Amino acid sequence: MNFPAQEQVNEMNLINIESVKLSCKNCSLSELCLPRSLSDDDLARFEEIVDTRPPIPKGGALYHAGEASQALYAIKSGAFKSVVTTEDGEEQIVGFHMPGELVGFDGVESVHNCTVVSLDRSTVCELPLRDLEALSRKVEGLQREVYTVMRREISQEQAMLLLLARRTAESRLASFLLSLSHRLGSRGFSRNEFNLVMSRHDIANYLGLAAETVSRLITRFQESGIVEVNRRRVTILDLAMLKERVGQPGGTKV
Amino acid sequence: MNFPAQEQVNEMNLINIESVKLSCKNCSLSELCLPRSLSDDDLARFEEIVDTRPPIPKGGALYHAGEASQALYAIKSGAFKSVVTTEDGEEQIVGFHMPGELVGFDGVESVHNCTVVSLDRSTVCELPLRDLEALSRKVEGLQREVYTVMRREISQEQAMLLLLARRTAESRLASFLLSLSHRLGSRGFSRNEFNLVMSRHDIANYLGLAAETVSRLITRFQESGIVEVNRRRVTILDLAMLKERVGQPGGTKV
DNA sequence: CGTTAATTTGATCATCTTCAACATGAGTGG
DNA sequence: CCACTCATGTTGAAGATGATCAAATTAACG
Repeated sequence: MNFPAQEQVNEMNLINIESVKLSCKNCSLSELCLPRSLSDDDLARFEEIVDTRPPIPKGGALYHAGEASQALYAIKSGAFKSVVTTEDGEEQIVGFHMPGELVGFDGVESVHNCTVVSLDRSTVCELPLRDLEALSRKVEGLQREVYTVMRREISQEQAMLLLLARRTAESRLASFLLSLSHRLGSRGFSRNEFNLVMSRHDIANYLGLAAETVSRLITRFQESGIVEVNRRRVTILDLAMLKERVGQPGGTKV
Repeated sequence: MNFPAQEQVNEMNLINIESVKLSCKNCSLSELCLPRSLSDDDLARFEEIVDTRPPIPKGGALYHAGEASQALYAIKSGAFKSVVTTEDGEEQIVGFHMPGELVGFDGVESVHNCTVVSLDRSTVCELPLRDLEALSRKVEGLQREVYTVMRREISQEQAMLLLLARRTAESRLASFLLSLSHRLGSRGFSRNEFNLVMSRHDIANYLGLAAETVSRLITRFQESGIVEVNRRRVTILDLAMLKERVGQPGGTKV
């Protein structure tokens, strides 16, 4: 493993071999990461295949489109965006990834078609596919676990297709805020108050809108007393009303 | 949706046991389906887990959202659409599926979140997940094969997200036609002349447009001499020009 | 051959984009 | 500590793309 010089050097020198070894058992993500249902025995085997990676600075890439896909990554801290790029330089953010989530499932014929960019200083665990495959032939539940995560990913993207194809700008932003609130909440953070790790521009891109539209919507939501937004700090004041804004403006038809 | 018994009954009675037995080896889809890289020996084991299903009439469902996910399906003939439905009855088509393709990857916690509807009289092979999991612990390449298909599915949906978020109506329809041409072509059908199995309404829904818009665009494409469309019969007259319409109208910026 | 569903065409309208200007904040060096 | 600069975000006005409503055509099918 290749550690760029910088600050980690200090850490590396101070930390002894033992403490560098990962412990999935004690990891705060263990309930969210793959080895949820593994026995102690299997967990030990799982830990063996997990690699560490140097922290990824803001703006740095976990991997690039076009690179060979060789591992999955569990996000320990920070956050990422997945970006699809067309030949003519057009970019589309197809997902944001929070701590506790797995990334690396995109790709055709073992070549990534997304670039995954860190939105913050982020740390990840690397799970080499080769080892993961080998291990999941031995460990009963692991293979199913991976399928489950991939299936969820597919379903999430399908929900996003619906969002982009059918909903108004207002509904999209409301959904986005609720989704963030939910995902952070289920990971032990506050559901009502959180930081947006991504820029307005990123949000707009993700939601298929112009940045100006997002800005205007945020203002509108504030004026309605639904949320309070200060820079990137979001406070949800009226969850019920926010949920109402997800439904189309005319109210639920049928 | 309610799946009446109907016509299948006749067929079931006529077919004898022998002819029901599947042969993946001789199947015309074998190059496209899962067992691409399997040895004869492994192929035999693969055949054992494959079930037959009665043909699904037009409008019938392969499975419904909410049902337990228990199998993958290889499409032998016909075609399907995957539909996501919201609480308030809104529907979004998230994919069309052609012969040779696999479906059944959607779902959260082993519950489907799509309904897969036949657009024609369709036949499928059923691959029970339980058996598939067991077999892929024994057969080296199989597990990877499944991952590959799922990864491709994820990537395709990401491409669709870009389409819906960033492209004009014209670009969407052009992409759609090219995609159909490509998919059918790679399965041995004509790239220049094919039938649309889905209605204008379905196309529009899939592309996040109004049916009227699709109709107008088709007319416009015809007037430009790009395609000829007669009812559901499509002939691509000028592939290059069609590809041009994918790029944004103003030409490629930067 | 009539009845119904699917598609096409026309006209108007709304939402969201684009362009432009401005405000605010963070970071930097004097 | 302040002034400056660059990045980010906000606001306003005009314009465009595509939706919706309405009506006419055409195809499908019993």
